[in-house]
Amino acid sequence: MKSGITHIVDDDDAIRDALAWLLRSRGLTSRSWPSAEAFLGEYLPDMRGCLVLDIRMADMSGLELFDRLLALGCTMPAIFLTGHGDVPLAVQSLKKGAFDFIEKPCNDNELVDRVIAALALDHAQRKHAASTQSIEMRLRSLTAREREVMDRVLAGQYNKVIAAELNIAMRTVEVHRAHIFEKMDVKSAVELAQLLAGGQQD
Amino acid sequence: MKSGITHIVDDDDAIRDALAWLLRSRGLTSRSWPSAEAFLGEYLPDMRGCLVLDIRMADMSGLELFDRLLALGCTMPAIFLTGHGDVPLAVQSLKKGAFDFIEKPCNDNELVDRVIAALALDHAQRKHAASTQSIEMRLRSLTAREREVMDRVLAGQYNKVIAAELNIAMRTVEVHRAHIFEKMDVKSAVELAQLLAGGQQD
DNA sequence: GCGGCTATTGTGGATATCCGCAGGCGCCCC
DNA sequence: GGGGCGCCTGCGGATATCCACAATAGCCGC
Repeated sequence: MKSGITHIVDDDDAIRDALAWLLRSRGLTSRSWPSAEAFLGEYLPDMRGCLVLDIRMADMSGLELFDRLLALGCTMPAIFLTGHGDVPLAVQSLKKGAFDFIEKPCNDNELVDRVIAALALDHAQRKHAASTQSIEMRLRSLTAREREVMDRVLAGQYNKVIAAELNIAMRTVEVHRAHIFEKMDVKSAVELAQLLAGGQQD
Repeated sequence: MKSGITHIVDDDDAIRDALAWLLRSRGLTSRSWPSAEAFLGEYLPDMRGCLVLDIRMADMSGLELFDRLLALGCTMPAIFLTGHGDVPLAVQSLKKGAFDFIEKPCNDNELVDRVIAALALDHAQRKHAASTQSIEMRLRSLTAREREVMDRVLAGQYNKVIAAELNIAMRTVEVHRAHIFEKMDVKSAVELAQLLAGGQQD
């Protein structure tokens, strides 16, 4: 439930059912689609969990589906299943960011392990993304002027210097500075620097 | 020259020579070893460039060689060459951090391109590592007491609070603080925070 | 037009930081 | 035993930051 859903995309009914059954037997929730198009049609950015994609499908290869999902901003880890060992394809997939690339037939336990690991990765990624987004939200709540001041505060400039650069009174800079700290939910310039350097750039 | 050397490890004389010739014809410097052991015997941590490893070798697989090099702290990007398409091996290699995994016979241009890309990556990695190491150097030059103070400065504590916690006078904290800034080559706590958060943790 | 938001400025005081000047104590090495 | 180094401390002044109180002005939407 909380750990996310395993999204299975495979045009072979038997394999879909077998995978769904396997995952269900291990307490994992899954949902299946018979084609890449079917999945793309119902894909939503707030889906969470992982993907299990067949490489060889009628309408679109699993890799192409993955490409399209990436373009849509999907960050779910993808496990590719392939029937015929194609090394270049495996290499290509992994270099594009696939979580794993497994040859069929594969060991049930191994597959389940990989799915669990993928679900865990998704969970961790989302947790990390959440804090990053929280920071960006706060940054967006700053006014243009506040951002100008913040840049200079982060550059270690004194309020006096900032005031001179922006041609405003020092007092104004102090007010902006206080607003920035309040909005960014930090209590010092040091914390602000750590928040932005540790998370992302502005 | 500056871009580093391509280290070729393959137990097939003909392939080694062919690779060396190919690289040389494109202006790239290479050095060859006939076995994993031979390379390990002469490996030095300050080698720079990239690796081209045959997966299938008599004494040790290219992957195992890569493992050992990783254990030795080697960060050179590795390109694996394989004759027989083994998907699990390719997957394993890439997940361990291989730069690429190419099937033989392969296109000359493609291989050279990958080698050039690997050399570029190594160069970029080293540049980044250099700044990280510079930071660590400076951190190590701090005395134990200075580190204690620095931790608290980074936590945004006032000198007064730091002094109370360490049971020393505020003036002493100020002195330590000044020494820290001097040694870390920054001029404010903000810069210090950015330096450490942007580079690495302490 | 009133209210809300943003940007601006001023006064003045409480706190903090930054630094030079001066000095003491303990440890280790030559 | 002198000299270097790390650690500690005090004094005093120049600067900065933090903040409450108080106010003016433009823009925008209801």
